[in-house]
Amino acid sequence: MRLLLIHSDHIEYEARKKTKVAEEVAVPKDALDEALAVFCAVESVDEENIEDSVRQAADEIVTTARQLGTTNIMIYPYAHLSSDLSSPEAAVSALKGIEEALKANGEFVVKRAPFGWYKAFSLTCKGHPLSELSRTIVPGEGGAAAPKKEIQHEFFVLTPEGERRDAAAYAGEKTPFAALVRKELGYPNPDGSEPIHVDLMRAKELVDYEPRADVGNHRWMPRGKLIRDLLSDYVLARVLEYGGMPVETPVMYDLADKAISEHAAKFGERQYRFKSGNRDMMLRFAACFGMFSIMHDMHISPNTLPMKLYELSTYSFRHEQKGEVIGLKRLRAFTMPDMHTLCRDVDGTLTAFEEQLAMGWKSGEDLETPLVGVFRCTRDFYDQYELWVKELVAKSGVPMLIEVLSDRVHYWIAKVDLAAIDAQGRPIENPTVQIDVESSNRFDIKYYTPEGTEVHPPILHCSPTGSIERVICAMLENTAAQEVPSFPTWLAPTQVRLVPVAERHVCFAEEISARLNAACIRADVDDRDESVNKKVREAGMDWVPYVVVIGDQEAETGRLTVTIRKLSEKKKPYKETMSEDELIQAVKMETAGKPFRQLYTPRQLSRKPRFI
RNA sequence: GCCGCUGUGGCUUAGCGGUAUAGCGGCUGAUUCGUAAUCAGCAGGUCGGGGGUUCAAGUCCCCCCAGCGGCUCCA
Repeated sequence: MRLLLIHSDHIEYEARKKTKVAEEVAVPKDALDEALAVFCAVESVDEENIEDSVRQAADEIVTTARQLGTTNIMIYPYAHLSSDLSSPEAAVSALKGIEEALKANGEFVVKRAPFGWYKAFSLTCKGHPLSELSRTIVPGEGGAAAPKKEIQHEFFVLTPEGERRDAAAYAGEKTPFAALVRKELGYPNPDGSEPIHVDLMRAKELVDYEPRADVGNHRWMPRGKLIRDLLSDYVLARVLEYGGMPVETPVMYDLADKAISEHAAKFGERQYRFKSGNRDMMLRFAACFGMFSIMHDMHISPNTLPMKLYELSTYSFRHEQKGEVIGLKRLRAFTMPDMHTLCRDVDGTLTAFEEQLAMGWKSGEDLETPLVGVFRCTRDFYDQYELWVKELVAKSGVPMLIEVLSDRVHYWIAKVDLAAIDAQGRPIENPTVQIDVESSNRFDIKYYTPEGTEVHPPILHCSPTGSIERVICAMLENTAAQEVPSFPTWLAPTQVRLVPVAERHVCFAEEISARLNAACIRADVDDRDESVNKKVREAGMDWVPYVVVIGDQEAETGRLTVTIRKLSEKKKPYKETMSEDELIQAVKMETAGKPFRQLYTPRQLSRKPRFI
């Protein structure tokens, strides 16, 4: 919305002729002295949230009027302030909204010139410094948010044994769960230091900030890209085992689509917006839209339910406030594994919820990022399904924080969030499962019962691991607690580093690395003209899980002395002598059942460029 | 977005009114080495960007950008 505010001695208008969009009920002629004239153009962007634009505009006008010490306000529709106007209906509703809001305030005399007429007007401007002001208003930005419905939150803890405990009783403990409870209950976190992963993500040549992009859009270097891809492979494997069907959908959507704009506006989250030609577009904040659109267009038989669609949402875009964006924890562009399950009925939904929560817990184990959980639902849901919730906690085998909301505010009626805890005791929310009771209606996703009744069933949203970036964040944060930090071997960018003692050993080392590579192990050779000491040191700094020095001894006997990082202590490397086959077996055992990809960096370290 | 702190070669950093310090890294040469830094030489900086104060500005002031902490927020 565009506003032009003019402090005038006198303003008067007279409606002369109707346009096609003229307001019928109107005051055809009027005038006001000592008035603030408010010329106003309602824009297409205002239609996303008319109420908010009206609120902001009214606030702005009240502030200005008070500053000027005037109590007379004339609202005057003036389309020429913008080249991107809203629909006439929206404009009239906004103008009336502003008029009512100002009248409701009680301190002003408010008049409004009619919309959609050719009008003659005359205006004098006082000409002092504040007498001419212009304002641009965008819904959802600036000012205090419109008052939300008062929601009561009740927190308590359920134990696997089914006991209900006071949440505050857990807050004092030194466990990861206690950290989650403190955060949810709003306790302050005294440790305000920089998260360790921010340094590590760059120092280990994984990810970096990209100053040429927007805030929170990162660049990935080969080692980080490899870890990302392996984690993506991991989620895909779990989803396929579970019966999910991978799809891929667009990253941008047209806001003129009612379902899209409703969904987007309802959650009021900051979005990336842009124009494509004359279409207002948004970047997706998850893969929901694309999959819902597929479901909408499908012929759905209840016999094929539950139906699970999966997409690795590369990327999901959320225009988070700048001050909230940090490292790998909170981004504006991130990669979210996103599965949607179209269920048949409530029973099917609850069953699938359990299965998917189990996937979330399992990912915590598989990825070595210990998780803690909070289950959230509405009061209605809890009253009806209390036994099921207790069973869910029992199956999880750990105490869970329960949050009961007095009313439904989002599209979900129940959800579970699993979180890792960072080195400062702050939760990193990751896997999630949610029961969505709105989207099948909004996107008209339906099936027919044998009796011919139309059913808009519940849809589960599930991210089995949470965002890939946050998984890496959690792993890096975990290393703070490790005496000898490392990645799980299946994710290590280099799994075996061969360190030739002298140049004459390089060839032998390369033969070994070739055989290891052929056995699907990421092995590289430090063929640089450096001392053994230095090469071993740098292998350590690269967190390489298996380091093998190759010299005359090895060439003669074929036996390898392997330094195993996992079994080493600080300044006390653990070494074991083994054959090449035994080394292969050791790595294979450790990485069994996990995805594999070849090295993303040159096998010869002398050929590897430095990124940082 | 708000409040606060920070911003010096690729990295880590010294300097805090008189046109810039070192180490690592890079390059070149020597060295061919047995489990966490071999030695020497060389190159590399519009001190985050813009404006201002001053004879003189990484150094003081203002604006902007970015990073971090806190707040707010987080489908």
